[in-house]
Amino acid sequence: MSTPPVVDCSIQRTLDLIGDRWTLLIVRDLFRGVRRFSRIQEDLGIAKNLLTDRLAALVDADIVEKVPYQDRPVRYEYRLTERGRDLSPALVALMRWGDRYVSGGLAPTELVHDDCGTRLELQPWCTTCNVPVAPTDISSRPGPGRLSETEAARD
Amino acid sequence: MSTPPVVDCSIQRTLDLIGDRWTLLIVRDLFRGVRRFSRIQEDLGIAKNLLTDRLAALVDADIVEKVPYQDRPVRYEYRLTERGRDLSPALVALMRWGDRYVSGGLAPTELVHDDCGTRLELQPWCTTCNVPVAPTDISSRPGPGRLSETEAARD
DNA sequence: TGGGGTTGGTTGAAAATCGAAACCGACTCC
DNA sequence: GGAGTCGGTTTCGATTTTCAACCAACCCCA
Repeated sequence: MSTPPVVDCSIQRTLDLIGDRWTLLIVRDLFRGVRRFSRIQEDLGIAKNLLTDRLAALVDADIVEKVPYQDRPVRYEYRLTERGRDLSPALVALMRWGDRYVSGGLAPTELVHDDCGTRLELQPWCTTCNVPVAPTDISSRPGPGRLSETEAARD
Repeated sequence: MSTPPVVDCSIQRTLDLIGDRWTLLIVRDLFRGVRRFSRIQEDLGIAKNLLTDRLAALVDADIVEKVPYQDRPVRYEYRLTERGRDLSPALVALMRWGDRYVSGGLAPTELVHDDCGTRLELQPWCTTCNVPVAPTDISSRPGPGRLSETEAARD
């Protein structure tokens, strides 16, 4: 009873759900249209029991839903829910970072806006000033969901 | 010799570096100004040998640098490099997702643009059309860093 | 001089987790 | 009726993580 049951940080809460070595890769595959157990398994090279566990956890967290795609025999595929699709910005951000710093600036895949073909960057973008916001121009303050112990952090 | 040594996806390459259960939490602490070994250790509750390993890996990946903050005895603290600071969009994206879906819409901490105080959202934002881009309005295409086997994926 | 405290670790053993492979049930197609 | 596919479960050895103890270097204080 020494540690509080709920941690007061949305990053940590999120990583508690999806922050292991496989889960985000599974979500990435679902974004790419790889939706079947066996396809994901061979694409990632993940052990089948782990894939079973991770998919069950994702379904449990309502990030993924299991839908039958045929009867006789019943076979299932996995699809992102709205929550799951909303992980898109996080995946895009990780991808852009990797493009820049691990892939040497040469993106294996680039993302574009359907409507106009603009290549998507993903920086925090201030919709008031209409400029990209650098990490050093970001402040944090306690929000409405803060549990207790007011505390502001600043880099 | 059966699997290629390099994988052709910036998301996977990134997660290979920072995609374990602790690393992004360490980076988050560094963003918040928690920079000393013992402070990080007590803040996260991570085992000390693991923290040693993870910090060494981060330094090795040039995401973090170890700088002495005193002599006699020499004591070190850990600071984000530019690469490390550029993980900011990814952390912001994970945090916003957590705010919405794990913290019930009530952010424990909110991020604001220094210059104008606007609360930052983080969606892919098309700088040409000047609109937020929904996951379903994003296409992908092979980029200049693609290794081989042309292949386009679409959700 | 000597004891206690702080920081940034290392070491070793137990516990939890992972990975590889074998197996399985329901159904297909041939 | 034999082989194949799909979506798993079971088993078990290997790896990783956790927990606790220990440690070296230096400080402060008397």
